[in-house]
Amino acid sequence: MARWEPDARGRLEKAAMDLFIERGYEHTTVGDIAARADLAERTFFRYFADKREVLFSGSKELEKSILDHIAAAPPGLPPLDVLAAAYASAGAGIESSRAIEYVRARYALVTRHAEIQERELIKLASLAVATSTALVARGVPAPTAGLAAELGIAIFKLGFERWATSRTPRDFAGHVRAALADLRDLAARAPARDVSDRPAPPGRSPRRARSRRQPT
Amino acid sequence: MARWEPDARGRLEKAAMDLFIERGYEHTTVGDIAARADLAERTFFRYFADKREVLFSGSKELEKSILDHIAAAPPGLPPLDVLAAAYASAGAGIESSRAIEYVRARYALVTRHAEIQERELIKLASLAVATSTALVARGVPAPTAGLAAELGIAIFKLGFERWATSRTPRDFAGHVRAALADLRDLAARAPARDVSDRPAPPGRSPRRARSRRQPT
DNA sequence: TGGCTGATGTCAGATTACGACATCACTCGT
DNA sequence: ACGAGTGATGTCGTAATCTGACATCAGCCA
Repeated sequence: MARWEPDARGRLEKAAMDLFIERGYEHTTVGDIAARADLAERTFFRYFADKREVLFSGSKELEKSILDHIAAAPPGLPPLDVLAAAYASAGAGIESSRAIEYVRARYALVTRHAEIQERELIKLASLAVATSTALVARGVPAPTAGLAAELGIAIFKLGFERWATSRTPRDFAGHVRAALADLRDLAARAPARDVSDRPAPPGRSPRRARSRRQPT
Repeated sequence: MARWEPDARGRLEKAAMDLFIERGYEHTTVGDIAARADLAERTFFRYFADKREVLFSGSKELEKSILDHIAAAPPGLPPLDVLAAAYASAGAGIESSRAIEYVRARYALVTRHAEIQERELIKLASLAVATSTALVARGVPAPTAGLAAELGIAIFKLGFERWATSRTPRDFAGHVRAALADLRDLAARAPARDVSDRPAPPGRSPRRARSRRQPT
C-alpha cells in the first residue's frame, strides 16, 4: 500500500468543487479544502498557485486541443473559420452527461464571483496569445492573427454563453458557428455613406442574421 | 486649518504609482503606500477595495464618457461605428502631455503583472456589459448589442495597444478607426465555397486592409 | 455651548501565500 | 539485501492582504 492515497490533485479539485457548491466560494477556506481531501493546507499550494486556480485544471488541455485543431485545419481556410471550427471540435467533450454537470456548476461559480471571473478572463487572454501564434504558424500575418485571435475569443465566449444558458445544453458547435455568422453580419453593416460603395446584391439582404443555425 | 491634509485619495494614488515605479508592484506593500501618503494602512482600504484598485481610478470616468458618447451618437449609425466613434472621442484626453506619462507607466504595469491585468480585463468586461445596455437603449436588439459590445472591446484593446506601443503615441482616434477597418476586412473573408455567393466588386478587393489610416 | 458627523487612527484577527526544514515510503544501484 | 537518494507530504513560522469593531477629534449646526 502506498504511503499516501493517490491522486492528491484530483482529490483537492473534487473537495474544492463540492465545498464551493455546499457553502459557496468565499465561505470555503483553503484549509477546508485540504482537510476534506485529507491533506495539509500547504499541499494545496503545491498543486495550485492560489485558491482560484483549482477551478482551472481543464483549461490547459482545452487550450492544447484548440491549438492542435488550428494547426490541423485545411490550408486556405479564413482565420475566423479556422478558429470557429477549432472551438467546435475541441469543445465537443463538454456535452457528455458526466462532464456537463461539472461545467454548469463551474459556469455558475464564474458568473457569480468576480474574483473567479478575473481568472477566467486572463485565461482567455492567454488563449488569445497562443491562438495568435498558432495562426502565424499557418502563415497569417501577425497583425491579422492578433485581431483574429481576439475575435475568436469573442466568438468562443458568445458561443459558450449561449450554449450554457440554453435550457437544454447541446450542440455547442452549432452555437459557435452561429456566433461567427452573427459576427460577420454585424461587421458587414457599414455606415450609410458607404452604401453607394458596395450595392447590396438584390435579394440577399443582410437580414440573414441569426436565421440559420439557431439551436434550441 | 483642516484637521487632515486634503485629497487623501489622490495622495494615495500618487504614492502608489511612485512606489510601483520605484520598487515595482510586488515589492510595494499597502503599508508602504499609506506611509508615503501619511495615512494609516486601514485608510487605504477605505478608499480602495484592494491593492490593485488604486490603479483604476480613471476607469469609471472613462466608462461614463464612452457611454455618453454612445447615447449621443447619430441615430442609424451602425453599432460598431457608434462604438469606434465613442472610443475615439472619449479617449482624446489621454494625449495631453500631462496624462501621457501616467498612461504609459500604467500600461507598462498592466502588461507586466498578470495580477493587474486580471483587473484590467474585468473592467473591460464590465464596460462591455454597460456598452451593451447603452446600445439596447438606442434600439439595437439585445443579442446584437451584446456581440457588438464584445467586438467593441476588441477594437478598443487593439486600438489602444497600437497607440501605446507606437514610438510616438498620438492619434488615438486614428488607431481606433484603423482597428475597426481591420476587423471589417477580416470578418469579410468568407470560406472559399462562399465565393460564388457574393462576387467581389471588381476593382475594390479586400486588400484595402491597413492601407488607410496608419498613424505612425 | 453641546451634540452630531465624517474622516481617520488603532487594534485584533482571518485568510492567503510562501520559504525552510523534517519525515518517510519507495526505488535503484551495487 | 542494504544504504543512499528521491519525491510527496507534513510542520512551522511569517509576510501581506483585507475586514470588523471601536476610538478620536476638528468642524458644523442647532
